[in-house]
Amino acid sequence: MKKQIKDIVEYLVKHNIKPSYPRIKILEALIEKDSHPNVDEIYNSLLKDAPTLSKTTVYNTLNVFAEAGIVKVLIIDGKEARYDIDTIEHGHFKCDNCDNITDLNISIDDKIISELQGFKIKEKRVYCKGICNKCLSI
Amino acid sequence: MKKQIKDIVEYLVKHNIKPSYPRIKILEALIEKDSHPNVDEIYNSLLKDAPTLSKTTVYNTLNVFAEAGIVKVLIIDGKEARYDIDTIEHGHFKCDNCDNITDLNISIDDKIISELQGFKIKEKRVYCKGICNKCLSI
DNA sequence: TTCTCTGCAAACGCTTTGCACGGAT
DNA sequence: ATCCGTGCAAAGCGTTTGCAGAGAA
Repeated sequence: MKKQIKDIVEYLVKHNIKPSYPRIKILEALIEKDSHPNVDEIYNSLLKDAPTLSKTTVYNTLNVFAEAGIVKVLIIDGKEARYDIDTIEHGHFKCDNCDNITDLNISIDDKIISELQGFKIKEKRVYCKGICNKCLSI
Repeated sequence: MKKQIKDIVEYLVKHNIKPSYPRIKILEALIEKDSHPNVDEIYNSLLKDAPTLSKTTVYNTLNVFAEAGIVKVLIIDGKEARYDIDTIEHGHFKCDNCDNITDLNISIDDKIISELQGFKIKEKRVYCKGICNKCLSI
């Protein structure tokens, strides 16, 4: 899933986000990891390339990305936010043991629409929790 | 949904929870409110009946209830936990404006099972966010 | 210059933990 | 006498905010 810096810059500009170095690196990190990382993982993975990077900037940047709609914030345990660059509607499975998050190809049935008549739905979320196959086989 | 104290005590005992006064009152509050209250709402609603009640006890008690499986903890925004006495699988809609949570009669399709072969599923959650009909009509 | 981004330090808010008192068994 | 529930105070932890300095336009 390696992308050219050029593409990343273009992508940011397209979404009205100024392509600063931290923003490019953070987006790059999100694209390279498909593990739905948390702030700490992103921060730590970038320290070698950007030693002066602060965690505040990671937070700020992820909030900018979320507002621009280019990342989704996953709240599963309430302990910490996880970030997903895949903004197409899908579900997640979080393993209680290894904390990994797996994508699920699932979306909420439109039958709920009938229950939510007169409501404005902005977001639909589905997730499961349990133990993943890798952890079970250990 | 008014219940006799007797029933509440019985219910607690059945789940191996000693029916202390705070526990009875907190469970009673959860049954009477169908609003999926947070800790503060529960705490404040009980202060008149239990002036010495501490928020710590509310937290402790709700954790005891959650472990016993008689309440479900809803984490939707990550800001705060909300509590649901209805432990039958169903979904939720949270209004971004009034923070009310509405029940949805929905459950995750079993087709996900095929995606999660070899996984142990402990929990399935579905929720939507947006603006509820009451807030839209104002 | 002016505006925005960065990042340190401090604040914030929800929740948990340490600990001592008191009641129940 | 022992065990457990309660509740105050303090700590914990992820996240946000205030603010000043740096950098882009």
